[in-house]
Amino acid sequence: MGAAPTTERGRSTRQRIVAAAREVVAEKGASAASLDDVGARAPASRSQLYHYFDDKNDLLKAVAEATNEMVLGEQQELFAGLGTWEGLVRWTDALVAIQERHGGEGGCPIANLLSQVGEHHDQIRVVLTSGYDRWEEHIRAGLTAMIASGELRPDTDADWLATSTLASLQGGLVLTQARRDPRSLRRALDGALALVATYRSGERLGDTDRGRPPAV
Amino acid sequence: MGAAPTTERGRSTRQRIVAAAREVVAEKGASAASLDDVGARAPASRSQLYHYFDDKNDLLKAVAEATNEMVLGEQQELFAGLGTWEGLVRWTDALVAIQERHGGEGGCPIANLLSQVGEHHDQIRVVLTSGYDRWEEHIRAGLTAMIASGELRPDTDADWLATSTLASLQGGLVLTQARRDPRSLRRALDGALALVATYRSGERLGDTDRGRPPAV
DNA sequence: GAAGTATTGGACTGTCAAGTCCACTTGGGG
DNA sequence: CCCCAAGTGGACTTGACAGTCCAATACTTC
Repeated sequence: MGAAPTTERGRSTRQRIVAAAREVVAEKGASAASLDDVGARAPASRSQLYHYFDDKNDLLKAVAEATNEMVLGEQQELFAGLGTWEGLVRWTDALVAIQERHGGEGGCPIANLLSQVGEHHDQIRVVLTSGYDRWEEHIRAGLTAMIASGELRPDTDADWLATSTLASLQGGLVLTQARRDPRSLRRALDGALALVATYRSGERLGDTDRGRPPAV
Repeated sequence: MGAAPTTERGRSTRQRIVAAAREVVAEKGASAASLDDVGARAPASRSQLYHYFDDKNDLLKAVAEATNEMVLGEQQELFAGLGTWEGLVRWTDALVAIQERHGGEGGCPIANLLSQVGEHHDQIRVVLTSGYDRWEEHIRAGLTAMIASGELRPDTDADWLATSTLASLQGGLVLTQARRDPRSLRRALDGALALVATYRSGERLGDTDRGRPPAV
């Protein structure tokens, strides 16, 4: 950890650096992102970087934290609706829509950081893991609410479904990133929805409304 | 593409280089893997590397191909059994067992390459995508066989379930890689199994044997 | 307005890795 | 035995990047 900024000005400089670093890392990958790139984009000089961060890894750790906030932040409103089936479907639609806007490029920024730096830097891995934990917890909370409201049967295992749903999402993003085709994510999330649907109260196999037919 | 080897000796040198490169890349990541590392491990000298490959990216493309073969190769026998429910369960057990052996480290080598280089090098991305396509096709073929044998209902959408299952696997690997805990993969694959199970002939919701209870 | 602290600028250095070059060896065919 | 192409060895060049250093400037506090 570099020096914590004590003034407003320092805080804003530090924040500018992290934001710039997050962008550069997202665009070029963590290894290819040079401190010169970051400094040019912030803008900030070399000594500013080393004033606020010990070294590149320290900066990447801050980037990991910022990435968590960004990814979870852009779903904040959607998370609030996860307590109903319609909200769950809306959430999946929004995730697919995001990928469609990007042409299937990019994948999940958290997963990318994990592959690029998390695997070899435990501190950063732990940060990214906490992002996944929070993500999963939002899903679990939604499912739990649906159980409480009677929308899902009482024997539903919310922990299991939450992990499984997040995994479908992440895997769908990986396939979409590889294929540049958001339909892989759509199918993956339809799978997750269909599994949750088997726990809807009053549902019977064969007449289950899975919310949508498999899109492709 | 560098020179294709014409002699037996040349072929074995080239092959040694690719194998060494695949290992080094798996251990240190694609960017951190230097040609010196690869040369030292092969062993092969600098000019041999540039004799057989145009540049580092060309070598990484060969690494991507070798990685596909390795990942799919180690599942070859298991793929053959995917035409039955028991074979499907065995396959998931084997995948979890592999992760347990590695302590949850590493994730999927194909996904790692995708994040590290595929996102910015289209040729390599296409190679990795073909790996995923083959993987998915093996699953699809197994499901199709189960439909043909009557084990799954005729209205089962094998394409959808195959994509969804591969996504659960990939996402489970991502979460396992982050958490260093193979239980995330177990849960994800149990989700995939449970979804397939809803299409087993004669099954009714509520008395469905999903093959296993959610493990954790 | 002076002293002290936080913040900033940018030149400089050492290291390391990609890619080049050329001389050398090996091995099979005439 | 000689020739020639395939294969091999490793020193060298070039460039980029992380990290250092020190002086300059902006605030803050009294």
